Amino acid sequence: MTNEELAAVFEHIANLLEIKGENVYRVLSYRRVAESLRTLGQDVHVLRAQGRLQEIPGVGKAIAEKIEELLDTGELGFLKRLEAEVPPSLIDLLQIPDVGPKRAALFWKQAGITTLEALEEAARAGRLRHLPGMGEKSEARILEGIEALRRRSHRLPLGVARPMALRWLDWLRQQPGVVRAELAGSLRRWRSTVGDLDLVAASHQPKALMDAFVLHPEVYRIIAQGENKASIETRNGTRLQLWCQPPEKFGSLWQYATGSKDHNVRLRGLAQKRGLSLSEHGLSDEDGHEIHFTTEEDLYHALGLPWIPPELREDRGEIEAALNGTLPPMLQREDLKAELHTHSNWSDGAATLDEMVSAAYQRGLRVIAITDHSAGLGIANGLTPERLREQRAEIETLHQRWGDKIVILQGAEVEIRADGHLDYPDEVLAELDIVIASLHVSLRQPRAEVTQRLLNAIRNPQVDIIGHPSGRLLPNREGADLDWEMVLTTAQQYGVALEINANPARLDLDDVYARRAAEMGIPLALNTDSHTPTDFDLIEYGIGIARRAWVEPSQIINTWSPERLLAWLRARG
DNA sequence: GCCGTTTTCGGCCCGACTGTTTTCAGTCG
Repeated sequence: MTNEELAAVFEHIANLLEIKGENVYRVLSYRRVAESLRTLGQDVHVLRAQGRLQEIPGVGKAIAEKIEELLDTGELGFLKRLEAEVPPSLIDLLQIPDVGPKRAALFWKQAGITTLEALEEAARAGRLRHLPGMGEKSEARILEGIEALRRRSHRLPLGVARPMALRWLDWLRQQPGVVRAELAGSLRRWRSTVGDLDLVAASHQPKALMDAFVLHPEVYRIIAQGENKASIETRNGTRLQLWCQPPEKFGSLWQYATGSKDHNVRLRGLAQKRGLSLSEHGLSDEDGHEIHFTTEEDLYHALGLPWIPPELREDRGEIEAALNGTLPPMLQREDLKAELHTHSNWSDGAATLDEMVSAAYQRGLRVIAITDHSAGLGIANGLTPERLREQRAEIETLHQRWGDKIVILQGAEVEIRADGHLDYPDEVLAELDIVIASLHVSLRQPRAEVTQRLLNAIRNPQVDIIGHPSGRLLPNREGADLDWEMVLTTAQQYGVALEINANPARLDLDDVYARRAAEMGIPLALNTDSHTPTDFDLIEYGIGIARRAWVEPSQIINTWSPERLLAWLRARG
């Protein structure tokens, strides 16, 4: 079982226990372990073999035993007994907005409803309104919720959500009385996918702003509307939330709405230790005196912490690091001096070599590598070794034109074929300045097979970078089922760089494995995979991932001076 | 079920919004 599969089991247990009405903190402890497993970045089998399961945050004796049983047998007696008590299909009901564990239990115990279909039928027949605590409005809301569930797609990729949110932000900033408006939530934390769009505003006229918000022409329906908070669904099925407070509370509000939930829970714990209570309004003492914060900095300082960058706010050790003064330095766009993964119209890019070089130069880069596709990837108009040599001739003329303004490297993104061989023979690779090896095809091979393909590439001394290692495409195509432990330890051994691909459809490595790779001292490359000049600006998304992964600038080869980078490439052969 | 700068037992975050209620429960973030 993978970490992800184990996490799903514990999440499932948490849901069932919650419907059963178990102690909420017991439920939370299973949720916490699920989250820990998802973000571990290290194969749980390895920790188990070393007897270190209880080092995982939130794992104690009882859950360690359950993990062992699952790893050994693939099953869990405890879960089987639980599923005999609580019908597992009830968990589907929890996806409906306004249906939580209490109502799921109510529908099951008082109306014999155990599936989404049965619930919908009962709601249509008007049979829910008579249940305790229910009424016509609740019944209608649930029916609406079921329809919204069908309408609403999966989580949005950040690359879709962010531009959409920026347009709303522009609109907000034009509203009368608005002093300030910003992105919040997972958008601001640069999570690679987001569930809804969170926006915050400071306004002298909150009521008027809320009214204007819900009347916006893109609003399909209003989910909730109050004085300080409103939530709507747009015509394209996206949910937006807007929080509003007067300017003197903006710092607390922005911090609160940025989250993550787990991070905020920890902060409230810190406040509690000081005899204070923290909310979106600020800090209050036992007598109810409130301290307001106009900036996030002031709020963190009041809790004895330095300001914590949003990308780190996931309760993955940032609170401890902040307390110890060991928060990592955050990568800035200015740190990046090289773009090492670009395509031109020699393969599937849209621009000429010169246009791509120019785009890099305009953005202050000092090195660009042209890495068109190899011949095997038919759809991408890949280059044969002959065309590769013709391209080299053209790049030579670019060297003349650009002189020492920018270093232009010729490279290739060479396909790792389904049979595990690279698309070019080693002698062709040896002629190139830089080689990226990537998986695009046969990603669904069994773990051993697909992992072996990647290992072959990592061990090839001509290969400098493994491009978008998992091959995932957001939001729907999962990456290859890799044995990450093997991939990472082999990359470490051979000193090959792993790419953080900044294209918002990829963001691959993800933050979890990028963090693990950085901890292991594996060099990382941060590239846009640009196919057009404007793609260079997608680097912001990759910077978000690098920050979320606690990667320090010096660990990224694109931050190195041209001399150091070229020396590293030469040393690799 | 976990966890310990006060604890091996007794804690474990906080408020907005909605609907069904006459003071609160459920859900959500």
